[in-house]
Amino acid sequence: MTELVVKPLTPRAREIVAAARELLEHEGADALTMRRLAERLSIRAPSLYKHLPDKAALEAAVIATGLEDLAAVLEAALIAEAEPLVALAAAYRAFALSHPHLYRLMNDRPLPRDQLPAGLEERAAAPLLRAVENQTCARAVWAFAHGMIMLELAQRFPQGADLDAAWREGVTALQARADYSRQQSKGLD
Amino acid sequence: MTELVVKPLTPRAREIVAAARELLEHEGADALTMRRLAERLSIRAPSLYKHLPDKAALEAAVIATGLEDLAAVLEAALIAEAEPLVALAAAYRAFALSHPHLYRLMNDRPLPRDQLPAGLEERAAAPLLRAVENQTCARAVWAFAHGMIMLELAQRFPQGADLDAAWREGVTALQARADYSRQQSKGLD
DNA sequence: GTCTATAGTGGGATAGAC
DNA sequence: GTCTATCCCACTATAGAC
Repeated sequence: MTELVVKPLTPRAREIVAAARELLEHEGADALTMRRLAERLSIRAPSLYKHLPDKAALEAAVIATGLEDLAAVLEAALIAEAEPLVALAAAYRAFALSHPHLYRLMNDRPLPRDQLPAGLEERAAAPLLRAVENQTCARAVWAFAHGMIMLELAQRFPQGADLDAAWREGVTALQARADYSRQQSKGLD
Repeated sequence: MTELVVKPLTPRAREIVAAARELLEHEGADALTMRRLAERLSIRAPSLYKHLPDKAALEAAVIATGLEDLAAVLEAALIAEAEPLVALAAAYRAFALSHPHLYRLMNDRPLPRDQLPAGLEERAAAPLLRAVENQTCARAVWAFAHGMIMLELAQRFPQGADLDAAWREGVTALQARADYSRQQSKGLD
């Protein structure tokens, strides 16, 4: 019954994960192979398996570091801001665009929830929930932000499109809805 | 100067592209290999290269069929609808969820624009532009829809999350903004 | 239009010695 | 903790015969 869901990494494993994240961020997802990673660490690929069970565990550990960083960035954005949603959107966007390959790894497949520290996913989601106080609104805002980022990273917007304007448009629209639904629920108290 | 940008496919090539799309849709992007495709057609992989120059051309042709279908679906959704944006969102979502692997292939990388029929991308975008009459709004709506779909396909929403509600929230919010900006620009006429 | 043969590259992973 | 040796897999693509 009492099951250790997430095994802590050894110090050496943490070094390997850090190198994996660097490799991913600098050279993209295709470059994140056990061979390339070993090369970066100046060891042989098979040695990696003494520290991490397989590639999935490596990716999960990289994702975990990304979620920690994202959570920290969003928490910081929320401190003493007059317009929390605007600040959150800017911080989320900045994080994604500074770490495009990491962002994709974190978000374009199911989270390896059973290999993540307990509560981490919730911690990353919490700032947005605090800002809009409504799960449904929060999901809509997240989807908008995620869509803007993915379309920008995939170069699907036309050359020269004013993406700042599109962000303002979406955030403004959803902010207004969030304010409205906040008022609605106050009326029920 | 007069350059044929897109070479028309031979009938046999079209059969191959149709088979490729079926393979993609039924078994996912990883299954779309020249070998698997040949196997499905009961020929050998090298034979494919007599009909299509390489895998990139095959993918571009599959993407083109997807864009044609999407454009048709969106055009149909716009006919005689009291709430065009609501209808468009529903049609876009239905298309994406009925063809998840195709949708990803179409949207998570840069479009191979030089291998697509002229005007096709614009044709797929036109219905939304007609519905909101404002490029910036249109981009925000597209991003919202794309984000909802990608997060749903990646199973990033919690089990049991009310996604219909999130769609309504986003579409309502952006509809209101679009109406507002339509009024603003009418004032300037 | 299809074939066989094959080149060239790359991937994840294991066994067992040191 | 690292190594060598190795397995087995898969992929795109080309050459040249039929």
